[in-house]
Amino acid sequence: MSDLRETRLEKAAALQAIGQGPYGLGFAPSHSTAALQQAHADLANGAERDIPVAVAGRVMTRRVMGKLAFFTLVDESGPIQLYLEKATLDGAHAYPASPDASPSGFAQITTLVDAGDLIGVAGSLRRTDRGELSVKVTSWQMLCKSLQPLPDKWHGLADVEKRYRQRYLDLIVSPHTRETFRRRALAVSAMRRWLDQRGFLEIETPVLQSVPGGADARPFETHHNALDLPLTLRIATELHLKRLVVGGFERVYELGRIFRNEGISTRHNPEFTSIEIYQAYTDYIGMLELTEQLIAAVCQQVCGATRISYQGTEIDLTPPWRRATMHELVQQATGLDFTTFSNREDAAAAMQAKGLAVPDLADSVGRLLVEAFEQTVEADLIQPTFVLDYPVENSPLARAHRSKPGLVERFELFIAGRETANAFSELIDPLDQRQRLEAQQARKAAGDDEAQSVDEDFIHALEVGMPPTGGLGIGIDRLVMLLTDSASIRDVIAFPLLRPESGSRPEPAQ
RNA sequence: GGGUCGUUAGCUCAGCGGUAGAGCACUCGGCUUUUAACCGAUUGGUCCUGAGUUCGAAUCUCAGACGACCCA
Repeated sequence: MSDLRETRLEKAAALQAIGQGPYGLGFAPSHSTAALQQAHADLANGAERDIPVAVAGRVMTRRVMGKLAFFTLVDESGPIQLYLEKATLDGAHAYPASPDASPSGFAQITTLVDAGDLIGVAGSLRRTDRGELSVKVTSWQMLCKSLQPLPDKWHGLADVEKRYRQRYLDLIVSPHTRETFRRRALAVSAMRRWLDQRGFLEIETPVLQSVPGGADARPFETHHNALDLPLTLRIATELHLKRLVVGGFERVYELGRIFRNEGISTRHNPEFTSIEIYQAYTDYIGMLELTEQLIAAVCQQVCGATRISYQGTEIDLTPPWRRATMHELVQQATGLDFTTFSNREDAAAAMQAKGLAVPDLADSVGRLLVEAFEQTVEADLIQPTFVLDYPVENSPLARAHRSKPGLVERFELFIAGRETANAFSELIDPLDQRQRLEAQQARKAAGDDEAQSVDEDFIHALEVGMPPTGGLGIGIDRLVMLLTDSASIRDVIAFPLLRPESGSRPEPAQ
């Protein structure tokens, strides 16, 4: 409604007329609202405490009754009530004297301040008869006049689309949303602190790459004008972090944004955040122990416990976590022992006999094992479970298993039915690595557009020599979903990708 | 990619073939202990878009846009 905006613009002009503009330059609060609530918890109902306080924030609700009014002011720490008394405000000269200032200070604050405005107030403290700690205001200052209405004060912002498109409104009216992003920040900083304390260095690697690598995924394509060079956005940080290990950094990580040109769902956003961690002279079991300790420590810091509730289910992240091989889990779920299949046809027939789908792209026993796992096991791994020892076909960057032919030293961590982490003993044999990537390239040529490419410089780095190394990747968004009890990845990404609203969409390029 | 559901006032929603509705917000009046304040009055609409059926469409049909959820 533009009437409302017009009205507020008129109030902005009125503010100008009485000697202060609608946009303040700054304000020095003496306390956060939460600090006041805490420090004066002992103040009795109906009592006053004559100490000077100043607070700033957004006016969320207004209740005006004749010569007395109550506003609720909210700053980042929370709410406090403003106690606005005509007798007090009209005696206190809230504004520079103005010859034609007909409205009183009380009339000004009650007519020129709307819900949604940012104001600063000064005064003393009073707990009302009903027990609400309040700032008894003696002067006030407009800091920002809001021209838009707030969402419904009782129902809030229920339209999920609007919550994502106008996250600022969601944050203003939804304490739960604020808490989610506060916890996300806490989780990320706790994770960095944990690693930094153990001698890991965070080193940033390129987002723009000419050979995308390190994962099975389709990249976003872009172009560098000056070099006239086609580039892709990174789909993983793996290959560059390994180059750093070759260079002598024995403990490195990078926590940052990854881009994959894939569909959108409650578990996928095209840009998401991962952390990859590499440690020289250890293997995937070393990384498994690191994963348990790291995630449990982060959970403890963010949630205050390692037993948490996720979407109504209790999840216990207290180490140690269950470990099982993929073969064991598939056998438990289906009765099929994939170690007994010597060719794809036998495995496919056995799967079909159990009613499982057999996709054409799964062209080997190992790939069918992974299919069977995804179809029958994955969704039921609610408590944290390390799934160990993957087939070599699906893991071109992982080292061959030391004792199990056809497998690699790799685990994935599942929590709440979702893949949350992935780790290997890294493949450091350059000749083996070349063969594996060339096999991937062949798949790509055959039509698998998620297959990986050969990165010659990466292979060259391996020829220079990389120490035996354990590597780990954790999906930060999915971990934060768990720690904030969020059902959708969009609830933990401040500004998730959405289609532009119709009308603002550019014409498709020719 | 397939299916289901949704889109009506700034916000939250009702209306489901016969003049476009409610609560909150806004505006005006009243009110010195409220906290979803209250009482009274007023204001506010591309019923997502387009086509069709009909004497008549927010309502029925078809197509499209956007979103949510489920499945692949």
